Amino acid sequence: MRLLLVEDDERVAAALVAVLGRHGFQVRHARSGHEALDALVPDGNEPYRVVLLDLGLPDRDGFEVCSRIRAGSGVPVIMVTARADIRSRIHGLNLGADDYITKPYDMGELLARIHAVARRGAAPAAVAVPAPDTVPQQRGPLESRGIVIDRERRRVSVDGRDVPLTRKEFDLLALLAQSPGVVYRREQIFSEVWRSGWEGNGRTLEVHIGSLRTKLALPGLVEAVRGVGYRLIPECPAAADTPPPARAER
Amino acid sequence: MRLLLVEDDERVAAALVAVLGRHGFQVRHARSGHEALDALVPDGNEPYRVVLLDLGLPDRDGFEVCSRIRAGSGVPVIMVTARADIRSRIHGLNLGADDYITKPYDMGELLARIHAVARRGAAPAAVAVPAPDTVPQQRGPLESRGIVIDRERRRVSVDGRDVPLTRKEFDLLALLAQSPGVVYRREQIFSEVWRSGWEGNGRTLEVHIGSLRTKLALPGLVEAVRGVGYRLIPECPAAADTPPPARAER
DNA sequence: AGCCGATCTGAGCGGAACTTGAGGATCACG
DNA sequence: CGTGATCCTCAAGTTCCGCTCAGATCGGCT
Repeated sequence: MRLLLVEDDERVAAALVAVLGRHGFQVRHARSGHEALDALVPDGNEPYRVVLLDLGLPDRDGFEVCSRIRAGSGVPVIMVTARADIRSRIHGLNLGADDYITKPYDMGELLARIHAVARRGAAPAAVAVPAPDTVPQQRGPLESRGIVIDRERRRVSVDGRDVPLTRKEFDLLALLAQSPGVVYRREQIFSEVWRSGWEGNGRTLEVHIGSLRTKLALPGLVEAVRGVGYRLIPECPAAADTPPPARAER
Repeated sequence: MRLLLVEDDERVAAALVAVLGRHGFQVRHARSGHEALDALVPDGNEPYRVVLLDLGLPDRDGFEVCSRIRAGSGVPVIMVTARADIRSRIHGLNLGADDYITKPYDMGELLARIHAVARRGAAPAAVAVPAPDTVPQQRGPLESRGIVIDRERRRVSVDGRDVPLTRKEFDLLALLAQSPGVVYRREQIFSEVWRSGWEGNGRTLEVHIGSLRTKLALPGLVEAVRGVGYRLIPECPAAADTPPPARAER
């Protein structure tokens, strides 16, 4: 059974490869998110049954790697990370990860969880992963049609014009901008932007969405999806075809 | 989405039912392992998408309940328990559980994990089949004869042409497209697309089917099965028997 | 403490989505 | 070929949901 291990720490990786190898896994070790996405491009070899993804990657955000994997493939993903906070857990799982384990973990449990997701993940390998370069954008600062979102500085600019946002407004925008076009359900938004398990009683979400729209001065950027949630309109509103997942060819 | 909650503590169960209900789940509460196994016998109703299994049951060992469930069904199981020791975790996962969460847990994380295993879960029609490796629900966009259904983006395109759908229309199409060729009974459609058991009084379903056909501009794609329900015509209209997924029983 | 911005709540409005009902078309079956 | 049941379409209601505004509450800062 082939595994893809995404981990930048050589020592940790070597230990894992050894243990997993003894348990009958054939492990490919990727040292960066870029390498991982490369490795997932179908190449005629046996596809990976599970991806072990460390969040503390050097070149790009581990969450981003996860959502990119998800954009093009149904391969099961287990996040293995030192980040134990609830926010990160929920975020990772909502991004499409199948499991989330925090370091330090028990090796036996990791093995059991790998087997658990592998059982489920007999996913047909018909879905192709887009070449990593075909989906540009979204590196350090998120950028989409003139809007630049700097997560570290928590600043947003539209066409070079700086737009001051409050905390909630920024978190909201950053969440939606993570995957433009994807519809985020209300409950999901609440669990990621607000403290988890909290359900908005009143018109809280609408108000923040409203002020976000006003400040950005881009009506139509944030679109409401009735009865479900909200989403960001991606690059071209009209010809929004053939976006992320490359058409699967047999 | 129907859940089966197996929990003997009434207070805990009541709280969970309330919260899960507010998040759009239809929860059946079983107070014992025996009751849980009874509830899982296929009865023509919509099958359970996920089972939340407490290990601290009175009548029999929770582990045994889990393996019995596994023996007869591929329904995803999440163990929710106070037993945090490694031994139990590994045992539970190896018995076929899809996830294992220890009390006290964060409600947001529980919800995220429920969604995670439900995403992965077997197609509803396949639940009655004893085979452990049931057909997994397809992950990426569903595609069938030029129709692409992107569940994440809630968008549908026909031959590249984007078709805006309302909530009910989209849910309806997504349900039928889950297993092209399989006939979905009216009651089943109602319980899946409309929350809670509610029988459509008027011509509600027909109207939505109608507008769906109109918008897709593909008459004949959605076929009415007199006295039963509706289905999607699979790839080749001729050999409409033995489609890819599991066969509907009865 | 007092100020000020950020966040939350409630009411009202408008429009989209949903439901209902009636009449016509179609199908299964005798 | 007739008949009843079922399904489809059209055109109303009716409900639901998101938007906005205004006021209340919270929380950080001086």
